[in-house]
Amino acid sequence: MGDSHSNRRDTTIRHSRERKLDLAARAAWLYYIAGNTQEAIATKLEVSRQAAQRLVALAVSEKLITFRLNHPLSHCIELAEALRDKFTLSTCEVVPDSADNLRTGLGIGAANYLETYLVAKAPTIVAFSSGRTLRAMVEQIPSMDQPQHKIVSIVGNMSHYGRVGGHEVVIHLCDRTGAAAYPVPTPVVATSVEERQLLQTQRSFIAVKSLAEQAKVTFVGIGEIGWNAPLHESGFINDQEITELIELGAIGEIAGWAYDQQGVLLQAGTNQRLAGVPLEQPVERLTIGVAGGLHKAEAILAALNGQLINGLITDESVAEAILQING
Amino acid sequence: MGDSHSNRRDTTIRHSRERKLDLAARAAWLYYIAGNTQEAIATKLEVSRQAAQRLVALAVSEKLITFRLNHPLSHCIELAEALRDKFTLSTCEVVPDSADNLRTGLGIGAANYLETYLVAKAPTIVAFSSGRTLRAMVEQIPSMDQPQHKIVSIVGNMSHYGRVGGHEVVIHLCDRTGAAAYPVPTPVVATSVEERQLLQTQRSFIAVKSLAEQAKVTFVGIGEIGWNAPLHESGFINDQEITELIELGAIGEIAGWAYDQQGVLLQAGTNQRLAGVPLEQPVERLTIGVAGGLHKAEAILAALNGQLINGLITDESVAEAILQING
DNA sequence: CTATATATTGAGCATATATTCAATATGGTG
DNA sequence: CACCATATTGAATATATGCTCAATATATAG
Repeated sequence: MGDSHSNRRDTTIRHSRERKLDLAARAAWLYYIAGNTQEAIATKLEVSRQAAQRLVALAVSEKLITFRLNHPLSHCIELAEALRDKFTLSTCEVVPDSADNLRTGLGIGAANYLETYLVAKAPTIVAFSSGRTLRAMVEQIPSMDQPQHKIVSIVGNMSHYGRVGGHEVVIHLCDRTGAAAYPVPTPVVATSVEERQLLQTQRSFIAVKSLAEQAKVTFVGIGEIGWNAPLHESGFINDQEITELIELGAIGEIAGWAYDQQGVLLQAGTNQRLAGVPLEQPVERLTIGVAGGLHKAEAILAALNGQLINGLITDESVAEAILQING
Repeated sequence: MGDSHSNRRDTTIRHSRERKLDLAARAAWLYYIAGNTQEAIATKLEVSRQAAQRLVALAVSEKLITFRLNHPLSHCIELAEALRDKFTLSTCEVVPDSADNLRTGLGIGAANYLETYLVAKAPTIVAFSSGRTLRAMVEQIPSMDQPQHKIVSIVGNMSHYGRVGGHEVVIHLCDRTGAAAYPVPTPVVATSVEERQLLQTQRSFIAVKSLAEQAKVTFVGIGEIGWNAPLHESGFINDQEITELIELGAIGEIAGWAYDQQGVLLQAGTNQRLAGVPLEQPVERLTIGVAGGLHKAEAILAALNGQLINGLITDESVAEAILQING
């Protein structure tokens, strides 16, 4: 790169890619909207049948074409309303279960909701924790050009060893939207209380924290606590730390902050060394938990009871479980 | 019907249908959004594979699930912009060609546009002429409940013999939307100038005309004039009348009103006996022509030149043809 | 309640779509 | 320009979807 031809070459690549996406969009249009078979599309676009198939698949994976359900799934709506009432949530959405692909469905539901913020013209700050579910959500956001927004992380994205987690959310979302990224430039957990102090007085951290506090909405994942639970598995905390948290009665975590069965944030364990933006309890800003899967039901319920979140996007089975436990 | 059990039976039917649509929506969700195979859906919903297939198909045909293209088809956009500039149109949309199913693509494009009016909360009056293309558009509108709107026809819907045309638009649209229907209670063409006078002083006609004049937007089809052209084929005008129109130099018609190559409304022929709401020339209210297919290109171009329409939804090949002819 | 019309079902089969893989083309690099 | 790495192609094949039809269930009328 950097040689005298790179510009022209880049341009060619861009054009070639654009032509391809254009073709893909056309193929998808013909397939989903005009109802052609892929064979017919192949003829019209003068490509082979396989190529037509690939174009359609590309259009779907690039989200050039999207699917929208125009029908209220009565059961999901009922559950969402029941949850909204019981926990006085600002917003609640329940998506149908999908055994496998646990996160895809949730991701789409959450992405739809998130999109309403991202399409706005007015500059908007949106904050995120991290995790696989939020990552799945981001993957469902179509490409757009909205550089006026700011995407802020409320949680560090490095493990003890400086490795960046594989489920980074903020960067990917900014890729898709063209918005400005504000990751938290610290590890998730500091090695000591003192280190945390130090990290939190860094200029850059204070700037991000201040942005996060102005966020119009914050999306957080919810993790259960236990061996091989998300937080542990991704290497953000180690065996000893997870043991300590379990002994302290931790049942779930949001952005790394562990809480007990009542949803009360622990004052001990890794919570003393977490380097991210602190949570409010009870939460005042619009904070939406995105999580599903029955194994997380207890953690989600506790987060609701402890008022760590005031919005929820979850799946049918969790919604049912929570309403059953809670009467 | 009318016996003492009919209410309960109706209710049962309605519930059964709702349950079915709910299932269908769920199946479509699993299929298009969660990416399940129909086999997997069958297992989850506990129906046979074929039943799952039928549910998915039902959801598509009932428009419980819709497809949206998120990518600008550059060629279509260019054409639309060129047309908008050349004829100073308020709105112009160009949809990709689709050899067969000429009207489906157009219908979807037009329906998307129309939907933006229909989803509004504020009571809105929307006017329509008739014809197959507009009918195709209406078929693409998903069911909704928007009783605050008024749907007005600007054209009678009866042939000389009292038969109601098969491409009635207003009634079907009201079915879909729950809006109030205002059809024009006259034949398309009166048998004499005197009869037309009479019809046009009817209270009900005057009321509809007044509504049409307040419409926020009017959608009109565009017909070419000739043997077996739409107007003729549907029996609204007879062999003798079509011959006369051809001799008078008629090249196209909108809502029955014939015009010549320059787009100037004829002062003779059936135009003297048309019983519908008159057109303005040049048009002041937002009036969108919806028509495609190369055989209509000349009629569409004339309508544009004569300023009978100030919006256009057409297909790629017509757009190209018009721009070519017109320089 | 029975007869008849109508709708719904699933098996079997035809068609359409997706994947794999070896061959070939394409772009980037020294 | 020659080289390598990577992407793209189409044939073959595996899988998934859609359709037809005969059997069966369900609704309506008498």
